[in-house]
Amino acid sequence: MRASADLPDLLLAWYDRHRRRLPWRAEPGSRADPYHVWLSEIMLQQTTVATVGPYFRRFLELWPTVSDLAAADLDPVLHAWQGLGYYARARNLHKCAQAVVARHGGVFPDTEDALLDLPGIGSYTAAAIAAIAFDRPATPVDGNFERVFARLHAVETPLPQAKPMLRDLAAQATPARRPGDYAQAVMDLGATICVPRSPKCMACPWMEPCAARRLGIAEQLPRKAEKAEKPTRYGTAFWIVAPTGAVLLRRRVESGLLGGMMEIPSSAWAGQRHALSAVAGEAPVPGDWRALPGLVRHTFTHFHLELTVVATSAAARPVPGGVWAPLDALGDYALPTLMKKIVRHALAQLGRQ
DNA sequence: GATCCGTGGTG
DNA sequence: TCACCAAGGAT
Repeated sequence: MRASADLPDLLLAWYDRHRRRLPWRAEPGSRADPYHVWLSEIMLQQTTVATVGPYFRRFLELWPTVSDLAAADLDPVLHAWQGLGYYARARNLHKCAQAVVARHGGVFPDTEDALLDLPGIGSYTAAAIAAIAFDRPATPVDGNFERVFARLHAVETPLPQAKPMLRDLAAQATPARRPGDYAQAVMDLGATICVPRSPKCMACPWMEPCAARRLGIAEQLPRKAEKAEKPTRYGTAFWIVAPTGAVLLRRRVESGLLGGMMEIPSSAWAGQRHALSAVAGEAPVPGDWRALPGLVRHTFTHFHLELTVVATSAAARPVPGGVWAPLDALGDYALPTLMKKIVRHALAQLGRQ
């Protein structure tokens, strides 16, 4: 009979041979910098390793320590975060750095409870930092953990209902020895072997004890509750260019979608299309609008968006809440991907005329 | 608990 | 093409 105590050892032996080298990961035997661990964990929330790499390195260049980050203005932080998405993470990152300096003298706390009190750090991230940076026996249950343990124990209850059960199963399995390596090992396993589609069971160190593998249902787990269909919203973006070659931008409100980021002004995003004549009044300046051919499409977490772009020229007079940005300096502004798509579309359509 | 919050890769 | 997915948190 195989005792459950064998599970961590099997996995750690595999990890010692297959561990991935990642920019934020310490060399075997040495402990990672808590600042690096925290920064990477925030960036990795719902974001792939490949995407995070360049951002992580850039942030360390700009702000080598948590104190440097705390002393920075929010604007450059949002600018460096542009394209990563979930922009509340960047605002909380900045707040958290300031809290670490103010409350903890610039040194990250080493317990889950203290970490959990910091902005942007939830149950997963608190456990991940405690385990990886401080080698505490914490269990950071992310999507990898849920998938691996749903299969290991053949849990057929769909997510998110199964979350508490999976959390318990994972917590019970966490070893006292090398808990940090163990946590990273489960994540590596989920990222490279126990993947969502076509899991590579023949290469898995947990193939023998895996119940789903035995039952032949590994690929079907974890089951998930059906998601609501995404609605489509429609709007009109206003491309306003001054004779100086400057474009009118606006800063979005702090909270909510793309909070705090810059935008190309647009009408409200409504559930149905509206004619230009119906939305022209929502433009920040009056204009002799020209509709550009084509559409800009973008999909957010919970809705699709289709924007028409209309263009006009206008004198570069001050506009309440507006910023005139030189076309050749748009890179200096924190523009989320949707806004970059609008810029690209407008320049392409106007350039061909 | 349900909803909101981005983006790029993938099969 | 498009639904799914990725080291989740805040409200």
